[in-house]
Amino acid sequence: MISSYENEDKFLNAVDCIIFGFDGENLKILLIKRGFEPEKGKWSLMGGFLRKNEIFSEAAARVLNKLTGLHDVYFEQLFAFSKVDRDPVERILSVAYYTLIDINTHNKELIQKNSAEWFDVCDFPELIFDHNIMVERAIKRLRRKTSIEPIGFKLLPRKFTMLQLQNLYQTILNKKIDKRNFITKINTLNILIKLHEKSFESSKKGSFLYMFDKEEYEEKLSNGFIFKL
Amino acid sequence: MISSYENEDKFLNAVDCIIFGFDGENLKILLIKRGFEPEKGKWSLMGGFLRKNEIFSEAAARVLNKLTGLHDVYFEQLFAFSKVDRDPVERILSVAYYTLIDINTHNKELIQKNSAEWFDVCDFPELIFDHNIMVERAIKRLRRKTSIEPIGFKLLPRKFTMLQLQNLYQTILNKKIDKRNFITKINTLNILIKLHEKSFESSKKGSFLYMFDKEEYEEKLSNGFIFKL
DNA sequence: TTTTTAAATGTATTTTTTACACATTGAAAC
DNA sequence: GTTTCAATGTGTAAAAAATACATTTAAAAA
Repeated sequence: MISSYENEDKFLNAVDCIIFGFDGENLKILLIKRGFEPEKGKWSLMGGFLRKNEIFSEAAARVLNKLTGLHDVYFEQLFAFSKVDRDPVERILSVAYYTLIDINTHNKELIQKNSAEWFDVCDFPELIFDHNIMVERAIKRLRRKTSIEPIGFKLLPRKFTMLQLQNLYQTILNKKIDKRNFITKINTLNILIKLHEKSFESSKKGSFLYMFDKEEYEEKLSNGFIFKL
Repeated sequence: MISSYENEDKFLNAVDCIIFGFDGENLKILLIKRGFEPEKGKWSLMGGFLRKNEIFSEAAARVLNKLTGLHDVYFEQLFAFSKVDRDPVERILSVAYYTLIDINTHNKELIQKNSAEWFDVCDFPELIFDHNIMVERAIKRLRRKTSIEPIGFKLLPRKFTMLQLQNLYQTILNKKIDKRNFITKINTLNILIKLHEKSFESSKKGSFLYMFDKEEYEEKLSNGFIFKL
């Protein structure tokens, strides 16, 4: 079959990943030191070209896996960036994805091999191209999204304390939250399982561990439940 | 300068537009009957290929202008669609945009020339490719967006009645709203100008006309105001 | 002048959000 | 073994927001 589109322009297409992590205190992003031209040696997001038989989300997953070794990670399409001269060498259209990972589970050797490092979202270096804009946009989106969907848990270990959860929300939403009100609110949602286990990492007394109850959440969802934090 | 990217695949890139309008009763989308292969004669979204020196939003604006004659219309990027076989002829990556227009202001001749028609979002024909998915996604996004940003006004004439505004929100959010509560809520936001003019289109008594106070809204915004409806 | 039709208006109740402080636990220091 | 310390865990009252609900008003038509 002969294409009816043969006179149209074709473009390079790429994906870039904003990889979020949480160290218990601050929200972090994973950046790489570029090992190739252009802009070799500068900091950038992890990215890669779209391949012939791949959709954008697959490319993003591949790129993320290459850097962290992780599979089945939460990610969401952020925006398609298309400024004509965003890459100085040649025009590249880039679809940005942001992903949330448990900062403790990634493959540290791979990260080193890719000369990647975690940076605080409040204090990270100048990035190449339009990557700073991508990060800003991702932070805004994450902020909105975490308050209407329980995706924050993706940034925590499977078992976490209330304080960790509260710190996470405080960090992402960038505001102080009262401890008692936070716990009350979370408990009315009824989407956590309180374990009979304690974490003694931060106190002698120990604090109870919780898990996100995914099944219960999905059950509620299908009954019209609306997550709101 | 020699490109460092010469071994990478290149792709056709397009934009597709979900064009929303409001006829006072129902939310509408503008669809075209395709005049060319593939899928000639079937209904589809208005779209077009991305050109060499154009960014996606410019392509979307161009495409929209071609169909409606309108300039400076509100639109927002929705999602980049990339399924490998979404177009049966050749692979095309498509960035969908949704746009909000005042249904009364577009150029009706152009629309006819493009064999386009308005359809109710609750009852429109099967579309080509993945366009149905695009429309669904656009409706969801519009629903969320209208409740956190005052973009609904883009669908109304410059001067409108409270009832029109209420109908609009009822339609988009797909729920009944109590008239008194709605008015109270809107008035506490303080972003409307009540005119000394009445519309007599729907009653003998006439109902006051209002305008969206864009400057006031932006002033409020910069002071931390959060629109919420 | 009476009728008709849609517009305009306020209050009480419930729900949600916010503000706020002290007793408990268990290890470590004395 | 008594005291000290640092973090956990817990409840209530006030304020704000959301909801439910019915009558009067204006103007044209009969």
